[in-house]
Amino acid sequence: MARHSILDTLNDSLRKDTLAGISTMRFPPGQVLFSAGEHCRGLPLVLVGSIKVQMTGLSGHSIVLYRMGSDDICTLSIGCLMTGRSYRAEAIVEEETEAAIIPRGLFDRLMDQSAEFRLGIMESYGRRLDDLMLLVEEVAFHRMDERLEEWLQARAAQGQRTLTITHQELATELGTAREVISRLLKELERRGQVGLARGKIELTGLKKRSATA
Amino acid sequence: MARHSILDTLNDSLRKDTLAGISTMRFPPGQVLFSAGEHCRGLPLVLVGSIKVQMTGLSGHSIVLYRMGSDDICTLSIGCLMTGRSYRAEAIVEEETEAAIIPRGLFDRLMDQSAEFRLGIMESYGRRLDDLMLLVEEVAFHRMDERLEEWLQARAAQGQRTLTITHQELATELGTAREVISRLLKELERRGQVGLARGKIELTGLKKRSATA
DNA sequence: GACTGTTCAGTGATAAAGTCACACAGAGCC
DNA sequence: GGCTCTGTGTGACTTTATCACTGAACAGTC
Repeated sequence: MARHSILDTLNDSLRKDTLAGISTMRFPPGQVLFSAGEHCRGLPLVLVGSIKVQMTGLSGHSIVLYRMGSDDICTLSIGCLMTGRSYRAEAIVEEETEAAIIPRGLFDRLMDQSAEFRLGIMESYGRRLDDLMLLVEEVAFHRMDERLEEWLQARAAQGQRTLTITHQELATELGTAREVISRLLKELERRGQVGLARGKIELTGLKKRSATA
Repeated sequence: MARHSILDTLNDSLRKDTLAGISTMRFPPGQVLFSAGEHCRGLPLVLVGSIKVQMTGLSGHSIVLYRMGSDDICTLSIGCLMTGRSYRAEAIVEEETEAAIIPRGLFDRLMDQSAEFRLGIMESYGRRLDDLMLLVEEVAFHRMDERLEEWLQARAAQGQRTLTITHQELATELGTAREVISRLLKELERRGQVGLARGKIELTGLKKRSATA
């Protein structure tokens, strides 16, 4: 059954109706939840899993905008749902994901009848806006080597020792070209901070970035 | 009296209460509406005018994220209002602006009682999210010379012949360094597309960017 | 096993953009 | 005039992006 914190805020009657009105679905890694140009069929709630949202520009390059994780709400869908415009980005499942879709009518009813639901939606929207603002700043002003190391460190902090990712995918994460990632990784390897193999990066000794070297 | 399209969607009773609950204010160019770290006191509705929203990163650099114009809603404030977090960006009045602030309690009541108000809020939020996504793509992948020319062309399209702006301000618009703007402008001047003077840029013959030169 | 096609990674050459340092010009004020 | 501030121009250098290409690793087929 659907477990999502925003559903816990509903009163018994609304929750009952909501649980009856949604169906949970499972998506395997690699599955495309929606892609650019498609129209929105409802508001997805991520129950468990991980989904990356990325867009491809006119230039043909892609960049990952943000991720949705367990207990998240796909805020991007709200705008599409309300205005009827199509998605501008695409969502790709990374880890096996379980999600529920709240159809338009039910969404309207929940927004109408539950102040707590509205609060949850607004909070989640505020977070996303913040994420994007930080991303803009990061892309515009931060050096690539720092961003790469931070990204790798974030994975290391999650306890991951070996990443299964290609240089191209990593370039899309950070919004740059594959060659740039290849060169920077090579440099990290020379310093003994990572180990490289085809499609794999082993996190050995990432340092807290001393004053450049 | 406050004129804003989202107020037109309200029924007579709600509109009456709303107009009684808000006060319109005037802000001169240069005035800071809010800055990073401040807390939100209510939802601003822009009646007429123009306000730029920009943020300053850790690096000390600033970039303009988007603008609010006549009949706009400050979506950024909603997130701050609902979560109680402080602003991460700052808003600076560009053209003389008239705005009304909807206080928290009234905002909650409008969200509760008017489906049309909710729709207006959600639409405006969706637009902002789209704006930011496009900005990320632009900053990450577009060439600076193209972005500068597009920016100037947009002003020219509005009928402006002479811009009063410094290179530093223009750099903040596009999220780059002043020197880069200075050099690109100099190049445009050499090609006869703009005229330069201290604090001024005259738009003479901007072209639709032929295949580079 | 060898042969073939595909994906991934490495790298040199070059162009664009960002950084640092500093000279100088214009505007306002005394 | 001289002094100060702010804005602009530019050289030198680093970092990043782009282009072009090589070769390694892997999967499938015979």
